[in-house]
Amino acid sequence: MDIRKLHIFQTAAQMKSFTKAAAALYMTQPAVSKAISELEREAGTLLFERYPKQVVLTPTGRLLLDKSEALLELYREVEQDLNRLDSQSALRIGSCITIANDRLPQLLRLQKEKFPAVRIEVVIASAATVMEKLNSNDLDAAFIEGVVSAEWAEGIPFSSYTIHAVCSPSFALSHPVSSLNELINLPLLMREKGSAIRDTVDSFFLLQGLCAVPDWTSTNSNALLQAALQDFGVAFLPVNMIRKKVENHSLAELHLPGLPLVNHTHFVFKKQKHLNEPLQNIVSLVKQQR
Amino acid sequence: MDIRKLHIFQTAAQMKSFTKAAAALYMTQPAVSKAISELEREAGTLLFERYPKQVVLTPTGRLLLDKSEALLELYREVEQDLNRLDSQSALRIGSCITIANDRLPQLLRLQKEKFPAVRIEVVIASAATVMEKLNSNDLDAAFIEGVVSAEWAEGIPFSSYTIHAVCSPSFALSHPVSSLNELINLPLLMREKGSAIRDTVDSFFLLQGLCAVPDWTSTNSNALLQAALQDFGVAFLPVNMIRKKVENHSLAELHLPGLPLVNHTHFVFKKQKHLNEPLQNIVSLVKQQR
DNA sequence: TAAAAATACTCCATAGGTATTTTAT
DNA sequence: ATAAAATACCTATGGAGTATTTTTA
Repeated sequence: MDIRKLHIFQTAAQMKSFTKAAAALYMTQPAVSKAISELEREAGTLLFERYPKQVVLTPTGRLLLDKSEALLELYREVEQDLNRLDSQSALRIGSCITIANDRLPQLLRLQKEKFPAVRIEVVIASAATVMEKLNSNDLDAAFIEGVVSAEWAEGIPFSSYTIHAVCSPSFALSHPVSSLNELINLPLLMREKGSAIRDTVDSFFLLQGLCAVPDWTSTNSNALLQAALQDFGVAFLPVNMIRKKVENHSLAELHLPGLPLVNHTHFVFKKQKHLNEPLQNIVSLVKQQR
Repeated sequence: MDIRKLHIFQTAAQMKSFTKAAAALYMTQPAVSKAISELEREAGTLLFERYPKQVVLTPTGRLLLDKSEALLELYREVEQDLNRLDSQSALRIGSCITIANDRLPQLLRLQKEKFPAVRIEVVIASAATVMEKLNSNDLDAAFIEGVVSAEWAEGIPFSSYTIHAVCSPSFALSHPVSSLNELINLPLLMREKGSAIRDTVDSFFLLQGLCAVPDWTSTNSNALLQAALQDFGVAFLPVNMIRKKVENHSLAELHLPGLPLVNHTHFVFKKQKHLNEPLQNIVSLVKQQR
């Protein structure tokens, strides 16, 4: 049994004639005869009764026709879909929190305009988690901040953002600093180890032979912002979180040599990952928006 | 695209390896590779990403897998059914009213015991209608009373029943008859022309050079029975309708030479009709019950 | 006798095999 | 260096064609 034979069978049933079915299928009558008799051999019973002017389904044939209808319908549907698969597929995109709060929504909106049928599942998590999921093929691609170190990964530079040392104006007045040595001894409000911002800050201090020991550690940047506003110390935060507050003087920025720091974000996927049309579009969006 | 390729594709997706899929399908790795790459050519896009230790579905591949699942499921179901079709098929059996009221229910009960899964659709109608539906293949077989004259039909003798001339006892008293000549001048209650009973009665009279002109004509024998009970005349009715009433003297039977008449019933189907197992069983039931 | 289906045969496409090469870690 | 997929090439099954025979009303 195969789809081909069922299709011939269905046509013959509709036409009530092997000869007419053959014509409808652009094939010859013997080919139809053979296909049907092979089906009958498989079924172990007659499917058509042969009369001189027409063939008529047996009860068994009627049943098989009934069962075949849905199958052939579904088959045609899948066959139709086959050359439109790309534009219907779903993408699974990862993102670190910073980018998800910043550039991601706008970029995905543009993507959705071009591929409205392509569902996009977004997983927002730490860079480490996202990279893990990327490696285990649970994600197709991801937006990551910091360096792309994994050798199996390929990164396309996306955006950059600066990391600023900020505190409340009153804290700045009471704790004036003119060097990194002084800064490092203030109470510091920092992201957790392993986060992109923390790694950047840590390696910056390390280059100066210094080691920062934070008073506060948080996986949530906004919590650090609130702590800074309440005079708890100096926080290292991305520019988009603090720009307005610095402008209206509700936060003070510490200007020291080497500050602010710069972090780069990347669009990352596995090396030799196949980029289908929708994924390629994200790549080009990344390139033109960086 | 065909079922075979989709099945190979599905297996490869499950195994995450062409080599393992080949083993599972008892074929070689190159054959799997070829089937997949042919699908990819048809789809116009990559379905798997090839890594040294495994293959992983692309977004498009995931979509195709999703769409294939239902199709393959249905296919396997139909394939399973293929060699059990006979015992699941439905029979369409016709019957004239007389047999439907008499022997049919018991016979079909026996049939249902042997083939519980074979649905039986029964069409009860006049002999002429039933024969028409048989000829146009709207019925598989039928129970018919009277002679099977159509040359395209094959009849297996089933039962016989007698046709009796009956009237109410009071009518019998007031209209004594001793010959067919006298009978034919009484008010007669008869089935419509074309019905088996009417044909039998008519040809019986014709053989005697007589022609019956009924007062009442009905397609429903029971109506004739009621009329007879109400003194309207002499009805010609099948034995099973009148036996008890004759025994308890609520009806009187007219005993004249040649009466009662005999009608034969047949199980009829088109010549060279294919008899599948369930139909054959009905044939044997008919033969052993006649 | 005429129609439609079945049969006999021939040819070619392709599914699947073996042997080997390529690829990516 | 290794394991897996891709490629090259060969074989054989079977699907479809042409020509012909059989069947049944």
